[in-house]
Order: sequence, then C-alpha cells, then structure tokens
Amino acid sequence: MDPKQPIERVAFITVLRTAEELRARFERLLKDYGLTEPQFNVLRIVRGADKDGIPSQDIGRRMITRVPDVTRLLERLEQKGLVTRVRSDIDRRVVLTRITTEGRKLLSQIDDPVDDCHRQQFANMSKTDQKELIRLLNALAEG
Amino acid sequence: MDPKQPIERVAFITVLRTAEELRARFERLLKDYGLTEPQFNVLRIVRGADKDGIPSQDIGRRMITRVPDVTRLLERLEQKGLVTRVRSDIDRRVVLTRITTEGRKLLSQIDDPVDDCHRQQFANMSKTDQKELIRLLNALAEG
DNA sequence: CAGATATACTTGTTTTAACAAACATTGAAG
DNA sequence: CTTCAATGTTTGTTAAAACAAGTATATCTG
Repeated sequence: MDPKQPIERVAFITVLRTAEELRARFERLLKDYGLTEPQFNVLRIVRGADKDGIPSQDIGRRMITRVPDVTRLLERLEQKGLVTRVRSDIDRRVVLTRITTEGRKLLSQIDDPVDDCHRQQFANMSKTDQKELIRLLNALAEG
Repeated sequence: MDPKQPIERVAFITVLRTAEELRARFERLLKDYGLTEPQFNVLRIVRGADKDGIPSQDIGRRMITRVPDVTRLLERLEQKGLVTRVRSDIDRRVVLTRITTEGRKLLSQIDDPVDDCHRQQFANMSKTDQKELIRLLNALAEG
C-alpha cells in the first residue's frame, strides 16, 4: 500500500478491499446453492421473521439493498419457490413475505457450510481481535 | 446485532456493512463529478502509470473488477474523453491506456474533496485505532 | 367525509456486473 | 514453418443495481 497516502484513505481502501474479498469467497459458496448474497440474506431475514410474514420494507431496512429492488429480489425468490408473498389483510399496502418449506430446507443445507466458510475466513484471527475489529467498525458507523 | 450468531458471522457482516456505508457516501461524492467508484479507481491507476500507458490486464489486477469488464469500463472513460487507448506496437494483443489532460484536470478537482470525505468518515476514530483497524484487516487477508 | 399527505410497494428505464465464449496475437515445440 | 497452447482483449447474453416516477391504500385535517 502506498505509504504517501493519508491514513484515512488507506483505512478506507483496506475496509473496502477486505469486504470485497470476504464477499467474493462467500458468494462462490452460495452459488453452489443457486443463491446470490443478497438473496441469501433476505432468505435468512424471512426465516427469522414470525409466522405471519415480514413486510418488504422491514426487509429493506435490515439490508444494504434499497427498497425498490427488494420487490424484484423477492419476486425472484418467489419464482424459485423459496418464499411466498401475500398482501396483508390488516393493511393492504403491505406485502407479507413468508419462507416456504423448500426455502427452509435449502437454508438448512447451507447453514453449516456458511458457518464453516466464516470460521475459515477468520481462522487466523483470535476471538479477541475479532471483537476488537467489530468494536472499531461499529464505532466508525456512528460517526 | 443478533447475539446468538457466531462471532465470525457477526464480524463478517460488520465488515461488509461498514464497507457498504463507506462506499455509498464516497459514491455520492464522485457522482457530482460524473464518475462511479470503479471509474475513479481506474482513472487514478491510469494516472499513476507511466507515460506509455498501462495494459488493461494490469488495471484489472489492481482492481476488484474482473478483466472482461475493464474493457467496457475503459470504453466509457474514453467516451468521456478522460483516457485514450492505443494498441501496442510491441505486442499487438495489448491495449495501452493513457490519461488525457482532461482526465488529469478532473482528477485534480476531485483529489481534495476525496481526502476531505475520508477524513470526515474517520473523524471519530483516532489515528491509533485506524492503524489498528488496518492491521487487523490486513492480517485477515493473509489467512 | 373530502382533500391533502404519507406510506408501502411496483414499474420503467438506464447502467453496470457476472459469466461464458470468441477473437487475435504471440511464443513454443516438433 | 506449421501447429498448438497461452495470453490479452473483446463481444454476447443474462442478471442485477440505481434512480425516477407511478399506483394503491391509509391516515390526518378541517
């Protein structure tokens, strides 16, 4: 890394590059199961929601992805038979998304490989350092 | 953050989420100058290259972006008049990209705002912590 | 309860990314 | 010198992101 650059820029680039590496490897894993990273995240969010389902906006808030794109993302997951969408009776503007049995089955297959992947990615970093890393990054987000 | 998740997954998500936040803000800045983040990076790489120009592949290697996409990325920069491309006489497979005067001018306008942006992004993190963060992330990359 | 405003989602359009395959040129082997 | 593999770039195709605008329902105000 260029030593003449201001430390803030080095930090910036380092965070982005690291994230990209982590993501790339993770996506290679997910690809074997026919999912992209955003799709996987949404599917996990939907699984974690209660039985009535979860509004699209709540999904969007927990995601990096923007709301207008959540619609089509869910559309694709629905086409794959991993989720179902129904319009809420209480508030007809809201669309509630639920995970299907097939969706659950797929996720349960992926859960372990995903954990393995992350363990491997952080294998040469102690738990203490991991906590420190998380602390630093969270502090950054609040600025 | 869900406390039941393994720490590796929390760390993973935190890195990705932070990177996304940093990138989003950065891209908003670049947008005022009509550039995307990858375009800006390529332009800086090209500026840093020697006068003969730099092969597309070398650019691809320094980027996150894959090589097949570098072609079209350079195409767009060329259309904007920020770079020129010529096929090398020494090895006619190679295309050498050079920055134009206009490209230099644009970059010189952006340099300061970019530094300001990064300084602001890391304003509430001490230099020590920034170094610590970089250290941790670099250690991670080597695993 | 009529009209304005806000909310939740959808649609349309334009870029850009991802992946596979093709093309052209070079260098090496026989 | 001819064939073959390797290298560097391009092209084609499909999927996904970005942004703006639109539709439907709810809520609030007078």
